[in-house]
Amino acid sequence: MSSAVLKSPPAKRSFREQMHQAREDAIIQAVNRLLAEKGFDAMTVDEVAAEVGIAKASLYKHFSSKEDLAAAAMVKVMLRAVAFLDNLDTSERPIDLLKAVARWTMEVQLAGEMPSLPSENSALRGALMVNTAYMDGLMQVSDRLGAWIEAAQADGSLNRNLPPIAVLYTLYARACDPVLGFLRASGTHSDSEIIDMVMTSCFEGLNAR
Amino acid sequence: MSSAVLKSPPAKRSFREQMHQAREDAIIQAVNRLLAEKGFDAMTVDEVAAEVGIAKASLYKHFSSKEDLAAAAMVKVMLRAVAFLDNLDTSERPIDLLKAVARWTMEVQLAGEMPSLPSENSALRGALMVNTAYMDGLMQVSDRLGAWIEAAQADGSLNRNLPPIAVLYTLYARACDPVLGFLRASGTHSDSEIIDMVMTSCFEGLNAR
DNA sequence: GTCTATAAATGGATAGAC
DNA sequence: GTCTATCCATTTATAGAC
Repeated sequence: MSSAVLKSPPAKRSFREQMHQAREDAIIQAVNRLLAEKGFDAMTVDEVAAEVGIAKASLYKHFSSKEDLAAAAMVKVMLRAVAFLDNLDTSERPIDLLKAVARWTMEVQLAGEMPSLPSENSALRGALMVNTAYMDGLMQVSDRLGAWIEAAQADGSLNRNLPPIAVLYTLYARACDPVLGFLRASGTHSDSEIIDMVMTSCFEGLNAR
Repeated sequence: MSSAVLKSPPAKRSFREQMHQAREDAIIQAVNRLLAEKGFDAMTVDEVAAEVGIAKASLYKHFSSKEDLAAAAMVKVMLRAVAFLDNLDTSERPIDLLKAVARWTMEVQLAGEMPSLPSENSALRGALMVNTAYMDGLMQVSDRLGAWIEAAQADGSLNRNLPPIAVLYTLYARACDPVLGFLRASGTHSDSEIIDMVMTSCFEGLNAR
């Protein structure tokens, strides 16, 4: 059990694992796209296999169920979110950090890379709840956003009429805001204009100032 | 073809039609609830039949497909929305009318009576697009909200930094805002508090004032 | 128009050869 | 680990008796 006697793994093993990882990344990318496009219920495992270009049975060697497949995609975006937070310049004002997060969230959604969860009580919800990687990421993100929310309310830049949890959920909801899709379908604005508009309605509010 | 020669229908016929209508109302109510609870893809026709208490084949005598079933439910809520608009006191300020609509929308959702559409490109979308009752209702609602939005921007009570269409879609999005469900799941607030909070974030915005 | 029974197709998951 | 072939449950939809 002493790690001192363990040699580093031979190159061949590492290479194989890299291939394995690359394959799984390709799978997850396909899942992510389909999950964003049609949601968990409408997505079929056959579609995923077809998009990746492998047999369905091969998929099941990597992931043991459809829920597992979707959960892996959710974990991936959650890790992307954590990485995004890590790269933020925390010397900025908390309110600006929160705005950056909201904007990033919407950019990911417009890029078709934000998997959409099923409406409420689904098998996927349960799979995510017991997925430690997902829950860890979620709690990490929530903790950091929560701290910025409290700081921004303390310095007077964030609306104090809202409890922090309502602000947190409002920011999370930008990840699946249908207004982005509606506006894009209307065809009258560019993606960056769309994001600006939703940012305005989210932070300025509908009331005049 | 002259209507003058047509007698009014016998009472028996009217009674039968009433029964027929009542049955269809029960069906639609069940569809509405299931659609709100699990969405179109996860809802099965078997469930609907079971909830209504009739055989599945009987369902198909009333509605020719699952899409038809869902479309009928969507039409029903659209008509409810039109009726709600009809009963508003239009002597109130436009901004207050818009707020009343937003609040009503969220109340319906929290009551579990707001059917949730599938994410994007579904068979249901197509069925709705060619459903004249639905499209008529949608346009009627949009026209009236649009007029109030322009009036509210003109009188300076509604944010002028947003194009009317963005405001309209933002109001529509309250019908499926996941924040309501998140907050309810957190269990820390009553339904009316939840609605007040989302109203605040929607109209006041996240920025402090 | 309601029922039972069933067709027809789909989708999640696995067996077993290589 | 990848494939082909298949199992089995579910689901949409219909047939046909009453």
